[in-house]
Amino acid sequence: MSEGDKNNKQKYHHGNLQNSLVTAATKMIEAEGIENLSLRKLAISVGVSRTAAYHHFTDKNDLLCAVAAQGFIAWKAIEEQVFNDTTLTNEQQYRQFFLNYIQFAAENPSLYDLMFGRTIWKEASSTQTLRDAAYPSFQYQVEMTKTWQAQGLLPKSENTLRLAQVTWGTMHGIARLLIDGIYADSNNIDEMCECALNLFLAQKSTATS
Amino acid sequence: MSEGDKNNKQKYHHGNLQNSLVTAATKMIEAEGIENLSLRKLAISVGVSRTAAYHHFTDKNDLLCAVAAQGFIAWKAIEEQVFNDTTLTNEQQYRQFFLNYIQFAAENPSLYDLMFGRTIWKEASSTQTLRDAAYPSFQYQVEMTKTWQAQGLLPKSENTLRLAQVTWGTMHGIARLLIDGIYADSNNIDEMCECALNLFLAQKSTATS
DNA sequence: AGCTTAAGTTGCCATGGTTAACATTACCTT
DNA sequence: AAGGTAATGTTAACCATGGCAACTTAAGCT
Repeated sequence: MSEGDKNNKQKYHHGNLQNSLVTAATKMIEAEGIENLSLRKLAISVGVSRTAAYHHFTDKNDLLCAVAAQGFIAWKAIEEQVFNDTTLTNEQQYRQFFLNYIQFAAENPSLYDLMFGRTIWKEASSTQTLRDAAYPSFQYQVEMTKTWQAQGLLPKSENTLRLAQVTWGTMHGIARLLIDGIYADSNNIDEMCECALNLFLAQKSTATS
Repeated sequence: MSEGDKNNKQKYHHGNLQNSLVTAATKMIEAEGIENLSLRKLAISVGVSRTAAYHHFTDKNDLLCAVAAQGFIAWKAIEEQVFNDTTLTNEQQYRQFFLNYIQFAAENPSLYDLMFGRTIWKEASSTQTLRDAAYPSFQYQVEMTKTWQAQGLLPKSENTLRLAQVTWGTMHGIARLLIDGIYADSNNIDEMCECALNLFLAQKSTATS
């Protein structure tokens, strides 16, 4: 074969299968939903045979965990961007964080579903890699809650961990209602967030006492 | 065959397959999770052949919807029990409702997952039967929110629908975190609920102005 | 009794996850 | 450069599952 063929001809070794699979899987999941992702279709879309993926992931769950881990990394970048923005007041920062969270979920529903859904978390099926990527986010949430309490945005009287669970629960709940199309739709994201923030931030006056 | 055989011998016609399937499916789902429910295993457990179910349900989704619908009926009974209990004050009633909701989810995690998860709600895959069973609950939530606002338990200033979405979102979020085992576990249900209720009900003073 | 139809049954097919055995190539050692 | 090894891909095959078709049984009405 001629040298020029190298560009057209498929190499026997893909070269970057692992990453390609994660990327392609992310797209496919966002396009067709988690439950419609099949390793076979995925393999074909990447131009590789059915079982090639098994040389990079122990099984489907492992791949899904990798996709989710990638999602957490992306989410963390957004998170940090808000907290490094010094032009915002404390309250603006909190509001922005809340809005970003819901927006992230609304814009990447299937990815969010994967990241925070039972598919990969139930029955200890989460990978170590995933946990390493995800736990810092949880941790962050608690730390920030402590800060917000100190700033008087959230009630100081509440146990920090519980408060973090509840406030995150609210974001998570709203996100899920949106994603699952239950009882809420994306037309009202802003209003819903505003309402939730009003509930939480109204504590300010009594909390700083 | 003798008359007595009727008790031992399998009848060709099951007699009450539809209900049996829903009941068995509910149990199997609670035992092994939604994703592990297979129509074949289910059929065997009921003592019927693989495809018998198709004479009662158009497909698997249809069966799942029936199970979920049953769940909504069960939940409604609990709901009404609280609201008919006249010995409770308004606030006690609200607290009880909140606690019951989380408890229902914690005690029937898989059923809750099915009822409020994307499996049956995404892509308009919900059955009419299911919608008929479920919508009243959503409706109820809105009506009760209006009442709670009128009673001064929740801020009157907020749009009722948004408030209902947010408060339900919080319950839903907490339930999901518990069920999916993310960041929260069942040891702290009471404390989490208490924290959430404190956030919501603290509005009282400003709301009644 | 006989017809119709609901309710069950077995056979069959496609999809999809996963393992096993084989093929190819990258890469390291000598 | 030659040769060996491990990594990476490939095909074949297995098994579980959802679902359709064609056939069977029996319940129920006329």
